[in-house]
Amino acid sequence: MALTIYDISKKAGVSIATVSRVLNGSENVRESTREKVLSVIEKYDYTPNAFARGMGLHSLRTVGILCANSSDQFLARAVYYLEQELHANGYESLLCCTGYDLSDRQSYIRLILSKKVDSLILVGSNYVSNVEEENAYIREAAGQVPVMLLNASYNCPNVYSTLCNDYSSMFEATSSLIRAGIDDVLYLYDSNSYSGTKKLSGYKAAMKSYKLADYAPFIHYYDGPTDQIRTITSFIQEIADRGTTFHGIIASDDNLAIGAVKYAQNNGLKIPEDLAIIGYNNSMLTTCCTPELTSVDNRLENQTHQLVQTLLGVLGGEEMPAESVFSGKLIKRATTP
Amino acid sequence: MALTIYDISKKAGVSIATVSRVLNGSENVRESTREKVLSVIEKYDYTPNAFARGMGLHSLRTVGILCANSSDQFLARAVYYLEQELHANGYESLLCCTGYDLSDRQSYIRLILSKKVDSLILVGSNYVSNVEEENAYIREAAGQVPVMLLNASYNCPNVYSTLCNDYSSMFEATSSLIRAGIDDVLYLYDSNSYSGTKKLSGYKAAMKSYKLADYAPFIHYYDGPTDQIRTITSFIQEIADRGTTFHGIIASDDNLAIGAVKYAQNNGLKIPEDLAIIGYNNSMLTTCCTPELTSVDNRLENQTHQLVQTLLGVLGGEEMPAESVFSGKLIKRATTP
DNA sequence: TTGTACGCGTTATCAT
DNA sequence: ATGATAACGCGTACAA
Repeated sequence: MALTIYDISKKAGVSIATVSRVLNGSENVRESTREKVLSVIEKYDYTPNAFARGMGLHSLRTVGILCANSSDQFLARAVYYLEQELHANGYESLLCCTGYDLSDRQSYIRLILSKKVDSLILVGSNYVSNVEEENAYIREAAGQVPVMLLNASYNCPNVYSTLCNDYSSMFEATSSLIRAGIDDVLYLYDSNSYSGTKKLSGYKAAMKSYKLADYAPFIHYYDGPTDQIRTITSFIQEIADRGTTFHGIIASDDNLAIGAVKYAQNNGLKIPEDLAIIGYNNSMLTTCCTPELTSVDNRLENQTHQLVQTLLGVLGGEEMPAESVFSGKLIKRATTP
Repeated sequence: MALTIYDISKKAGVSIATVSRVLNGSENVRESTREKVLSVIEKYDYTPNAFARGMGLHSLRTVGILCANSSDQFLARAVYYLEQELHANGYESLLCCTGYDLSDRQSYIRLILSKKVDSLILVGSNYVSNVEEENAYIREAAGQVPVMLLNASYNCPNVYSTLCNDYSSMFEATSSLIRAGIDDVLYLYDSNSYSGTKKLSGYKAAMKSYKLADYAPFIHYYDGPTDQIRTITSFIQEIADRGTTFHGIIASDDNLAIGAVKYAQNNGLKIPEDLAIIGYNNSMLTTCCTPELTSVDNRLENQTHQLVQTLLGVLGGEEMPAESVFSGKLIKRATTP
């Protein structure tokens, strides 16, 4: 059986209160007794029982990180950065891969809240829906602990949003193609999430601002598996086969853009002369294909850092901004002129 | 303040013991009282306090998943599968990205053990070293909870290994190239971990078995960042520039193999005619490059499933196999003849 | 089948 | 500065 605070107090010849003070770095301990207690702790390699401690402090310094699928490139990176930031600040991470189903998510959250996490971090804009009722679970969770949103925004007490300005980024990306003389730009997307909607609006706005209001036939929603490039490629092939002509493709995601690169190669199209392509997320995939993919960097590392700082502030009782917005940046590589 | 078991017991007109029995599914409760208690629990949406429960049960049904970097393709997938399996069996996952430094790992493990996880899962063969003293921390951890190794093997009480037969896989991969008439096969690797060593042995054995004992100049260790394809490409370029000729490349990792594809393209080499390439892990990257990469599938999903089954058995007090070995499989794509 | 009483290992609030 | 002692909320012998 592991030692308790009582054992230590006896061996050190003090009361458990004193041991507890030493443990928690209280000022009110004479230096000599502190040293004595510490030496005993050291000697017996004593560690306080986490559960008992949790009972006292109402916290185990743990936060729940929720994401749909942690093997997705973007989400995986986000989870990694978050875990690092949290650990550096003394918090551990309970990882939950909730998938996309609403009821699964709800039960997951209920479970995780019952484990007394100090906060919930929802990674990915798919956690906030356009349908307001579907966001009820966020409000509910926010009633118990601060809820942090990464890459999404939701206005509600005790929820804090950190995101990239996807609207502007897409506006800029689209405009850059149009300015280069490409006005038949296909828009490919695979999510109607918060940020998915923003991106699409950015594309539309850019088209409109260049008097290309007839963009409807260019917009295509892909709802297949995003990690199967081949399926994506045939999806694009079908669009072309149905008669749509295009000399540019903007994708809401690097995976989709890789599919576009493959499509061009299959059809003997030169990149970027015959077909220019822009992806999103600036993931590692951008440098795996040939030619390398131009993509929007959404400052993930900055976002995760900011999110954790905000969280620490909130947990510390400070007043923190409900929304932190970063600007994306177009990283030019070889798939654009 | 949240309700306690006392509140529920009062409202239901029973003792806390009965509530506890209902909560934990004891048989010894009259059906009518069970229903009464359940209805009260339902009505007030009562959830037992996790900390108090942990104290009683000495467990919060949580396991620690350790990996060097959860944004790595391979590790990310492993973590994802593990989390899913564990959750399906009522366990939550504490994620720890420990990096590669030994002392960091040790302190991480100490911390996580103090949080009373039920088990530790070490993901990736880099957790077991060739230097025996460096594995002391595993033995130590195994003294407290069962330690599960994914993709590595270590013989020690209370540690259970699940892995792929990397030796055979590499032997087979190398042999397939030699049989295709390519006997100058470069071997690229980036890790001296347990499985890294096995892979290299497999390559050497295959070369030897075909009387190609002079393989030393073909073996190259890359110690740069594995997620920067360009650095990998120049690494290979240097090898070629220094005068080594080769018509095949086998890499211990898909990332390295992608670098090889890029190298071929930079030098106008035809794949697979001028240069055949085989990667390892059968990750998503294999279908992102052109031509698509031949790679070894190490049955990750089978491994993670088996690992969790073993863990459940161990926690249930059953006798379980200390080592479970799967066979890898060469997935032929377009970078090999 | 049900209830009582105690133990679990802390933190926190009082005194001293 | 230090020590008793009361929570904290649950599980579980043991008793009834």
